[in-house]
Order: sequence, then structure tokens, then C-alpha cells
Amino acid sequence: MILPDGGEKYLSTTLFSTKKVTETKSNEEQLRFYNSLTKKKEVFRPISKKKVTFYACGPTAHEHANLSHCRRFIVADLINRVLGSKGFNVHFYMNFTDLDDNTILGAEKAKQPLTEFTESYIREFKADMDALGIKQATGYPRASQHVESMIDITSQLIDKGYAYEKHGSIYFDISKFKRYGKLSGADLSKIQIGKTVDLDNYEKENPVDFTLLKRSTLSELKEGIFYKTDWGNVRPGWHIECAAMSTHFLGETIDIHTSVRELIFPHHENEIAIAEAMTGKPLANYWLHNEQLLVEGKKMSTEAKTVFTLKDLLTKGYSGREVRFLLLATHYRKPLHFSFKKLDEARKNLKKLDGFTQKLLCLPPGLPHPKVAAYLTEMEELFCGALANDINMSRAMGAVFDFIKKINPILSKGQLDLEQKKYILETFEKLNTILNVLKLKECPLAPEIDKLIKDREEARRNKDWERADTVRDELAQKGFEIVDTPKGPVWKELEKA
RNA sequence: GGCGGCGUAGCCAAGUGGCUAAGGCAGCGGUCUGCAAAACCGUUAUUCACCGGUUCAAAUCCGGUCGCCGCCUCCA
Repeated sequence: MILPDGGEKYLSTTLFSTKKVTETKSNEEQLRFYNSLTKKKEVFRPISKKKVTFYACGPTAHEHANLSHCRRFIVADLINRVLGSKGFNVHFYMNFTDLDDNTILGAEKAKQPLTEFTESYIREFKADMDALGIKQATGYPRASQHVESMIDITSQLIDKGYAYEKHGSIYFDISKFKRYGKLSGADLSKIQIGKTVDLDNYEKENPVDFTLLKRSTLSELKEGIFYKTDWGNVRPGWHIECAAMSTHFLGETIDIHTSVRELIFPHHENEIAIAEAMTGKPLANYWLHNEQLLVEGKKMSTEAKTVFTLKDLLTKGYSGREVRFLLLATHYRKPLHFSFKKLDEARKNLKKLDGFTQKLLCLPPGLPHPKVAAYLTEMEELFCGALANDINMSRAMGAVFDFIKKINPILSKGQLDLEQKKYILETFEKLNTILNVLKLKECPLAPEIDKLIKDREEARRNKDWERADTVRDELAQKGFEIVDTPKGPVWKELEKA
């Protein structure tokens, strides 16, 4: 059947899409996440059809972002981008903890006012996120700006009988919250309390109870770090901060709550206790936890000198893009063993990807190749399917590398026409809305660079090798690497760290 | 002691009941090249920590053993 107008408008009607096809397609593309709450992979169904509410526990503003923080940022970014690519309108908030023991202590040590101290770290965190190519969240709330609602929540919890006051601090009474432990599987009767902590330091009625509001100390009072309440001068504890901010921005039940696995107990458990005791509704429907980043098989530790900050790596000459790729490439639910060997491998992988995209951009087009469209469709389907299946990035990248392997020989023989190159680049642009590591910009060469490349080709044609090498050195000095191929030179801007 | 995770090639890493166990790095062999570097191609696990079971069929499910890691404390 031939339709005079090309038939597009008919294709979108039910006339051409049988039910069977639609079902298969939606099954493949249905977004699935591993939910820590149910310990199962589940099809993602947000509360509203088009909108997703998404909260990530952010960092504490008293230190520079280390690789463990970076992995959390990257994983949250991936979730954010995957949701976006599925057409959801994502409301994504990540907090900064700027009011707690560590920040207060840090400010004291630095002899700085608390806000000044935390402000500088928050600025650094944001710079690090930029370096890692992380997409802006909807908002980055700070704990210090939501204390009013924390006090409000606390007073509600006291009214409902879930919290008690003792010596000017307010504690959450865990025995009152019967569902406690449903996320972590922690059985309170079997927890070894006081294993490493001196119980004499506690004024709580039960050691497993946790602080909602803490009585401000003398030095805190002196620094103005206190909030006047009916119970006295206090400041909030950590668990209530996340609970207050997530519900304030995203409502009583949010779609996705994410962070690193080690926070499941007690932080997330406590957050759930606070929020659910207050509203009677689940705090989040999907809990996504990434595994830890390890160095030499262990969690990074200051004593073992295995803490690496992003700044350390940037100083060593690695780029944010390389770190992003490294942190991206391992499935988020697997432990990631960091090493410089691995970072170098990430660098090589990127180099391979760059080599491919540069050839695509620089080499002159040739004749069309019959199989390219099929390869491309196959790759895109594999890529999207892998990401939809609990963000399987290793598998998604496998599809990309596999594609490159198939296209490389075609490309070097000059068997791609202009349309096909454009088509490949457009697909890569799509992948890059999630990956954000590919270099896909047309190289707009400065006229002087362009001239040098042409000069070198001229010299090579005349077998003036000395001149050709001089020009190559000159180009290198200007930051361009030249790779000769049978189809002509390919140039690449050298990586700037 | 409790809860949870992991163990797949020299290294990294997918695959969680059935097509030849993805992909990357390193290695080896080759192509291209004025040179150089790069690039490109080919090749690399009869077997998934170990033992036993279920099944027509297991890396994948079940039971056990061993090894590694995290959490179980305030804080993040």
C-alpha cells in the first residue's frame, strides 16, 4: 500500500499498531529497578503518570568530595538521566547536611563561623559535580534552612507519643514504631548495643532510640548554633533532617529515595520511622542503594590513607570525564574497587570512544554501507534495554563497544555516506544524554590549525618528511594530535585535565 | 553473634534456568604506515570459589562448606 503523503499520520493510529506489538515493546522498555525494600527487581510505577519525585541523601559540608561521594552523585545522576530519557518530569532534590556534629566541629577547628565554613564546602561540592558532568538537580536544600519544619515534626511526634524529651533533648522512641527494621531487616533484639560505645554517654531511655533534637552545648550556644523551642535551645539531629527535607519538597510519599548501601541502617530506617510515624504513609515506594566504593578491598579510610578526593585525581592529571566514566561503568549495585590501574583503563576506553567519534567527524564521507542502519538500531535497543533493566551500564557500554567494533572497519574503508554518519552521530547524541562522556562536537578548527593540517598533507605529498614532522610538532604544541589514516588525517584536541 | 552483599579468563566486568558464557584492559599473531605513534583485524574460559541436590536442561534454583567485604554507635 502506498500512501500519497508518506503515511506518517496513519502510522501513529491504532490501525498500524497491533496490540501484540505494543505489549512486547512496552515489556522490553519498561523501566525496572531493584527495590531494597522488597529485595526484588520491580517495574517502576510512579505515583503520578508523568512526574517522578526523587530524593538523594547528599553529603555533609565538612570535607571535599571523595570517590565514595562521587559514586553516589554519579549513580543519582544516572537515575535522574534515565528517568528523564523515559520522558518523566523528574523532581530531584539532593540535600546538603550543613548543620550537624561534623560541620560544627569542623567550623570550630577552622575558626570560622559555621555558615561560612559549610558554604565553602558546598561551593566545592558543586564544582566537583560540574567536573563530573552531573546534571543539576531541581534543588539542593540545606538542613540549616529547614529547622522550623524539623521542630514542627518533632512536636507532632511527641503529640503522637512517638518521641520523648529528656534533659532538653528529644528522642524518638523506637519501641513505639512497630514496623521498625523493615528496610534493613535489623532485628532490634539481636543488635549488639554498646559494643563500641560507652553507654554512660547516653541519656536516652533505650540505647537504640535516636536523637531528633539535640540540646545545644555551651560552645554551640556561644556560636549562636541553637534554635529556641519549648524544650529549650536545641539543634536538629541528622535523621530528622532528611525526613523533613524530602517530605517538604516532594510530599508524604516520594517515588524514589536513593543513597549508598551503608546508610540503610540506621539512617534510612530512622528516616522511615520519623516520616511514617508522622504520616502513616510510606516515605518512599522505591529505595535504590548503590554498593560501596572500595580501595584495596576495603572502605576508604583516613588511617589507611586510602581516601581519594576528586581533587586528588584532578591534580594527578585525570579529568572529571575519566572519573565519571570509571564510576559509571560498573553496575551500581556491585562494589566498585578503585585503583589507578582501573582509572587508566577508563582513560583507554574513552580514548577508544574518542578515536571512533573523531574519525566519524573528521573523515570525508564515502559510499553508503547496507548494514549500518541495522547495526545502529540493534545497538540502540540493547543500550536502552540494558539501562531500563535496573540501569545495567556495563551491558549498555558493551553494546556501544560492540557497535564500534562493527563500524570501525567500515569507517576506515570510507564506506559511510554523509547521511549514515549523521545518523550515527544523532544516535550517539541520544546515548550521551545519559552517558555524558562522548565527544561529539564537530571540531571547529581555527583557520590556523586547518592550514597547518593542510600544510602537513602537502608536505607529505611532496615527501618532505622533515617539514611534515615539524608541522606535526607544531600542532601538538597547539594541543592537537594528528593520526594518519588511509582516508586522510584525523585530528583530536588533546585532553585537558 | 545478627543482617546484607560478593566470589565468572592474567586483570576488570556483564549474564541469574535453555541459542556459540557480552564487552573492556593486558598478552600473542597480523594489517596499515615515510617515520612515529595511533588505529584496525584475528585470537585468548568445554567452564562460572568448592561439594552435594532439584531439573530433560544449572554460572543461574535449593542445601551445605570455604574465602572476601559492609552495616550492626554517635556522626556522615
